[in-house]
Amino acid sequence: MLRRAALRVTRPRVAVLSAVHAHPHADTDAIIRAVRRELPEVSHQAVYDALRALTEAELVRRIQPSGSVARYESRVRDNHHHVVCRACGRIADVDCAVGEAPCLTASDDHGFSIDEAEVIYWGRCPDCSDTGNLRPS
Amino acid sequence: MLRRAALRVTRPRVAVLSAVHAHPHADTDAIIRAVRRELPEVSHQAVYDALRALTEAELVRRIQPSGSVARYESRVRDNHHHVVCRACGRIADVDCAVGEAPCLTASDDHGFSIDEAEVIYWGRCPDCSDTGNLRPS
DNA sequence: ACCGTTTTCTGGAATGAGTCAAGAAAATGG
DNA sequence: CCATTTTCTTGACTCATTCCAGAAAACGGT
Repeated sequence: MLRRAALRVTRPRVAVLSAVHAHPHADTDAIIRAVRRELPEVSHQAVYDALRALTEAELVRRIQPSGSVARYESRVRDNHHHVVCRACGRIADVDCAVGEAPCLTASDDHGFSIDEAEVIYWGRCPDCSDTGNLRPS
Repeated sequence: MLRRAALRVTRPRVAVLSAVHAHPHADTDAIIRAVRRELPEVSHQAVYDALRALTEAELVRRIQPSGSVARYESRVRDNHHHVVCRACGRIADVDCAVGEAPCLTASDDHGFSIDEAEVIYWGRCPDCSDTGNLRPS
């Protein structure tokens, strides 16, 4: 994967890439901890650098719902969206509702050339609905 | 407005509310500077507190595109979305493309009870398209 | 208008995700 | 295996936002 993206293959990058595959929607700190289970000596900077390189190469996708730190996932180039729980922050994937790349149509684009439409659905996850957990809001 | 929302009416809150009305999509720092033009002595904490109170009362709306600090706007409860320029960060409003509250339908909601669909269109604004400005990405 | 209660504001310190920078280490191409 | 280029380590640093304690201001009732 890395080679195909013209990225040098290093231990930290391999470990970061598989950590993202293993833990979808994990934040940077969780990824650092996961990576260190295999490579105890990696610096946090190496992980930040790897995540940036992988994101720019579009091998991983970075998402950051309001009020959250950056999170990463391996599903990429497939135009999917996310549901986020207002109470516990849990994130789940949602396939685009209307087909191919439909949301890419704004009513008035103000002259912008748009290349992506990102959708975040906000609500409560089943657990927080059931338990009446109201935290954050 | 404040009274109708059951909020105490204080000078800082009034100033913050009108600053948000005067400068749509301004970040907290810009709001602090705008407020201090009228009330030079307000603490930044007062502005943060006011913005939170106003956001919770739904008198202003907080938005935070990935990689940006928090921004505030006064258009509220009208289900509109945003276009963000990848190069310069400029933000413009976009009315919802499909009518009433249509985007509120996810293909599979994973049992979440969804109350809002937030859409961010990413692209380049007219200026950055013309000048070839490629910064950030 | 005044008082007591409650909320908000001031001032300053603290937190924490993320970035910067310099030199050491590792990866690639020949 | 060597030279070149990129990446990693270490540690300092930035900056938005939050926390805290005491002072000040707003509201409800008399």
